[in-house]
Amino acid sequence: MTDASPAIERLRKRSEFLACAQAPSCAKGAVVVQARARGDDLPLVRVGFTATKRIGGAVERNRAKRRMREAARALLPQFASPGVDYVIIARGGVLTRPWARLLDDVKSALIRLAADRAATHIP
RNA sequence: UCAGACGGCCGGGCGGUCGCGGGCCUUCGGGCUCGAGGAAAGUCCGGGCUCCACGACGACAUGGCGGUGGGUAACGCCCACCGGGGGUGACCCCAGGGAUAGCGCCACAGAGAGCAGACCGCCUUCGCUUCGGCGAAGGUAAGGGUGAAAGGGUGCGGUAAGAGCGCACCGGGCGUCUGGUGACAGAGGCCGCAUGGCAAGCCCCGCCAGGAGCAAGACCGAAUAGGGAUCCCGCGCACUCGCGAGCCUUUGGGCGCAAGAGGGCAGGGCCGUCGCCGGUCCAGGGAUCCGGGUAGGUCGCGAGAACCGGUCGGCAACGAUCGGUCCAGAGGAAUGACCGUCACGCUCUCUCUUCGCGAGGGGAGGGGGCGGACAGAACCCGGCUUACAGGCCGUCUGAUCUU
Repeated sequence: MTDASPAIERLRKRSEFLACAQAPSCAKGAVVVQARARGDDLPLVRVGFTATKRIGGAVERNRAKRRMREAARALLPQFASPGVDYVIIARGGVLTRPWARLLDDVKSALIRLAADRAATHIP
């Protein structure tokens, strides 16, 4: 979007996903978002997606990940914090939720997580 | 035209706008190119490949398979044929080896269920009789009844009544001949026929299987901790313990190098800005190299039992041969969304036309709305099984109509 927006990479390793599983999370609508401050100095934003077998077969899971990827592509440059790893997890309604509502879910979860992180840092 | 049998195929097309994964190029802006299925699925069989084990052999156990002949790398798959069963038919179905190697089982009913058996009956003789029959002895297995199954079936003869008791046909058993590679089939002969079913209960026979799996396996290999080798620096003092090469000896014992342990002093490192001083750590410190190996990375990883077309052989499965094509490969895992249009299905509505007295039905055209399944490669092939909106093609069968 702008020059200031951080570079975005994908999470690929199981260990990185497990590390994020311990981090603070926020459930909104059809998704759960986990955010973990890596603690290094890189301004990088990384993101991973999880759709378990509860969502459905391979076709449904791929579709769920596609929708979440597209949402991340649209929202992360604006709402993600540098130096943080995100994992977005699909919940039940992710396939049927209207696109605008799904965007809303992810956006409000990102904002909420950033606010919480700022609150714990200040004191 | 209707009903049905079998086989094969498609799984929306085109254009545009945003996107996704691999490869190549790049002036780092981007560009070019390729990118899921018939089942990619279930992971049920068979292989390739890899490692482990191993005498390359045999036996046993366990598991699987089971008509015959072919096909194949192989199969539990496929093709053709045989036998049995079903259907008017096209066709469909069958774990379809062995029951005189042995063991076991055959419930209920029934008189009797594996060895034969006599309930109701039938017949003869004798006795009794109220002349309806009853009882006893014997002969029968035709009829009734039970059952999934009653130890050949039907008919004629025969008989007191019956019975393969006799005969004919059918069925069965045992040789013979003929046809076939074979499973089997056919012909004719002999035997009156004596001894059923379940092997999907155990079992016997024949055949096939060493085990694990791409998280196989091969290579590279950080940080940290730890192992080994070499070199350099340091390894000082006294005490105590300790061990005992050795020495002394009056044989009781005594002295005790070096290695080791303990704390102390000295020493060194670090911290408090240097020193003094204090704290803390160390008995070693440093350098180089080697090996194992974790995270991670690379390979394995796609030109093959490949696909398309032709010719030849074969009833076929399939094989041989010629020509052409290159066709996903990554990991937390890529193909989608939207718009337009065309084709398709359902539905609503309008117009025209046709059949009908009518309700309504058929056909053509215009407009609107809705819909498009099952499902996503994860080392790769050959099968099987299961799921699937809608649609297409071919061959054949049985009805019916027309000529």
